[in-house]
Amino acid sequence: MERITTTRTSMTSPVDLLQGTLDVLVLKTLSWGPMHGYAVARWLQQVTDDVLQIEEGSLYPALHRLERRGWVESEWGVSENNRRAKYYRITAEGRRQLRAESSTWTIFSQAVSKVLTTTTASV
Amino acid sequence: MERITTTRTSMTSPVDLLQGTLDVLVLKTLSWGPMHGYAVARWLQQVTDDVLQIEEGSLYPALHRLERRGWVESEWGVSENNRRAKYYRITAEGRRQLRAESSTWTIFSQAVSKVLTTTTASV
DNA sequence: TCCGTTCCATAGAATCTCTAGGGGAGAAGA
DNA sequence: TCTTCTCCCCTAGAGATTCTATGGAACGGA
Repeated sequence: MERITTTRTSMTSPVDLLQGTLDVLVLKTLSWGPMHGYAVARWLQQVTDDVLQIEEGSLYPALHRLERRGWVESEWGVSENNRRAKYYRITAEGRRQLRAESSTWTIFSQAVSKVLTTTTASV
Repeated sequence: MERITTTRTSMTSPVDLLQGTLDVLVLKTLSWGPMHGYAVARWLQQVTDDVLQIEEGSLYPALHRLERRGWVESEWGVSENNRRAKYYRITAEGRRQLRAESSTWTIFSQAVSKVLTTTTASV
């Protein structure tokens, strides 16, 4: 299957819109229960029918960032495939953050949608 | 009226989610007709009930970027308040870009919404 | 004359995601 | 056994965007 390649100057793929939303997506994923990074990426990709494809180079720094901020905690363990894996668990503060960011995203995305779907200048 | 201030490490305001969407918002605004920068900012703020507040330090670089890419053209003129103003007009290519980015945003935002509103793990 | 508003612009900081690497270790097939 | 694939982790540096902070010009009203 072919993926959309972006030429930065002429195209925009969903990937470019990810800015600022990765954290809330990861927090939401982890709200289902502890999970290792690789599983988080797969889960997001699957739930969104391949629309969201998180690169490992984005995901792991994001997880470390969330941990630094106290929104997740990690622990080494063994995966379902018998491999060494670091499991992340969302904290209470992380759940508060998730709620806050979720509602922020809703407000924001509705505002953008409103702009993009307006068909008559309402000024 | 009080504005949300962001401490970067603990809060997220709609502003932080703007990444990647400013261009399409500006293009959409200009699709209503030629407008100067200041008016673009006011229009977006008004239509979204103050949810989207575009800083001038973001707006003008964005307009210049769009012009470099051939999506808008500019021309000096005089504003409705009798002031010197640079009017921007969307180009044919800009309208193509607008359509493309609009649909991309729709796909992306629906994917994010799907993740954030899922209440049962569908794996 | 003074001040508020309108309008434009840029430099530098801060952030984020991606690209492009590197690596270890289990599993499965040749 | 050897090779290859998949799983799983990580980081440095590049690239892009938005914000903060500033500065400036000019109109109009008090």
